[in-house]
Amino acid sequence: MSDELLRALDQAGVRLTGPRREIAALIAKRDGHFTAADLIADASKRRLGVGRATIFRLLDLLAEQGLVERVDLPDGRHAYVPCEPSHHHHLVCVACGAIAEVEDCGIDAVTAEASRRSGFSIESHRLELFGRCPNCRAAN
Amino acid sequence: MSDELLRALDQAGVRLTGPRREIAALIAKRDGHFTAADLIADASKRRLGVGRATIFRLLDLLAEQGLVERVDLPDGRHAYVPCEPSHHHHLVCVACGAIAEVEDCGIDAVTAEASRRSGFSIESHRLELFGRCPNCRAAN
DNA sequence: AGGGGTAGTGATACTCAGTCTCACTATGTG
DNA sequence: CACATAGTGAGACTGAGTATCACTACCCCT
Repeated sequence: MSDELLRALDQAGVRLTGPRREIAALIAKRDGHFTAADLIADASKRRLGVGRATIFRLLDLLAEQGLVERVDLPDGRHAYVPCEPSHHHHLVCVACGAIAEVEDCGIDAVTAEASRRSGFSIESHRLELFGRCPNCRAAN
Repeated sequence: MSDELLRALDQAGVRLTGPRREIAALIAKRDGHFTAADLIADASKRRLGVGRATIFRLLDLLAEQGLVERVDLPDGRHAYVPCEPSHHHHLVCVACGAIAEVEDCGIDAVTAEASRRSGFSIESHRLELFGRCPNCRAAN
């Protein structure tokens, strides 16, 4: 639901404007990942008078709050996924675009090992997993 | 050395042209990651008459051969790193841009665990680690 | 409840990475 | 050494994202 996004925005101390409510509703209505272009298309299809810039601005804002995360698809395109604001990683279905979140599954051990071998101190990481969701596996 | 890149290109059955030799030399001369824009700037600085398109084409080609890999920096920019054509991951120094490669360090266990929890079948993954290299740690 | 400072907005122009096209060139095979 | 064809440079094009700026509407304060 978009209520959740709106509540979080309110919490963040920004204004709850009309355009933001509309875009939040569009995001809530999608499941799986979407691109900025998808939202722009949605908005123009429904004749909401919402500008491109506003959509990018809201995505930035949501990303800052951790409510949405940028994901780089295997083909290099950028997409966004709505998500919980805790640290986690995403599983992306390459067939239908569905998203699952996974909490830590032992990645810390991996970073520790990499750090030990290389001498780097590791500050952050990015892990994205691509595969097929249960539905698409069954469908195939 | 650029010889290595050229040899690999030869192996791949493509022509060893003048522009390719020049771009390979530019890549070899850099250490750490670089962007397409960096190479384009290098090329134009030296007045090599090498077109933008040719640089992108060679990068694609090298990426196909696994001699270079696309990395997404934390700020969302795309960069390339020269590397061995085996599966591995990159450590990127956020201070100086140095790159280290790490072979499998237990990531398979992580993907297996994620797969078990989510029901996804996992086909590929992308792991990038960001931190500080030993030199930059010492320098700070 | 209503006024006003200011965050937010839409239009539009712009930038920048990357792609496409096409006439031309140079590679390396036979 | 000729020639088929892979490769090339120039430049037009695309599409994502950013910058600017005058205008709007949110919501805080009283």
